[in-house]
Amino acid sequence: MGRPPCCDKANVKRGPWTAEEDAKILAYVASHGIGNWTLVPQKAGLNRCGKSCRLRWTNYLRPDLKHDNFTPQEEECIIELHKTIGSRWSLIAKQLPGRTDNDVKNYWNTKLKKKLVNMGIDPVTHKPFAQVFAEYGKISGLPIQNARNHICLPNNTTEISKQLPFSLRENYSTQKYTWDPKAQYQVIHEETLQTHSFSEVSPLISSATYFNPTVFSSSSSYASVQSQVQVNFTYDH
DNA sequence: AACCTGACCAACCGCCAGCCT
DNA sequence: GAGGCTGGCGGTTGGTCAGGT
Repeated sequence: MGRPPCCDKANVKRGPWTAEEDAKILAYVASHGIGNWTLVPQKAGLNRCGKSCRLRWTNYLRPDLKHDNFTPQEEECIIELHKTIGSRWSLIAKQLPGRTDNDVKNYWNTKLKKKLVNMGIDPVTHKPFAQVFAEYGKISGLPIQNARNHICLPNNTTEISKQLPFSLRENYSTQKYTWDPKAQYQVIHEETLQTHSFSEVSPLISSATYFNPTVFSSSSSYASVQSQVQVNFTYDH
């Protein structure tokens, strides 16, 4: 047998934390330090799961956290790191003192992704949309030079849709695709590229970062297979 | 004033490697 | 060694709020 469970999930409180609950965690950590989180609810007098307590402390209560807006430097750092290692939020957050992985993830999803899309850059590959679509055409067996036209031209529906991955055909045949970079990103990326083309993108990313010292073994968001990526984290602030 | 929509973000979910009994 | 829990992680959800109609 292993350890006893940390809590009875059916009988613990969930949802937003109150100031009183926050105070209990702060008081507990101040007197006992950070240790076994499964004991925290019981010792601090909280009807919460230990995991939930740890998350509250890590993401909100830690005294070293910043609660102000991200600076342009931090923004740039996130974009660069995401370009290199993908959505490894905890690793990115470690390069940004006072920020949590949750902060970085939320900021990326709500602000930076849109910002890149508005700039005509694909936030997953960090390449211009035109290049992404050209590569998409190459991977799908379409002529590289005009892959985007193969998607947006409405009067070759039958022939073109045969060349598209199955998941795209229905949308294509209803002329969902028009040449608007943002719309193309939303439709094509979400439905197809993530499963279809990134296995071909990942070797470029791996080789570009190959000679740097920190090693991560991960399933990168760029790759469909497990890969090892080496990255050097030296950023000037 | 009421409703709708989108942005934001705290919190939860589910998975996994490592650890404990 | 097996079974099961912990802690850490990335992805997702849902509540709240502001702005628009």
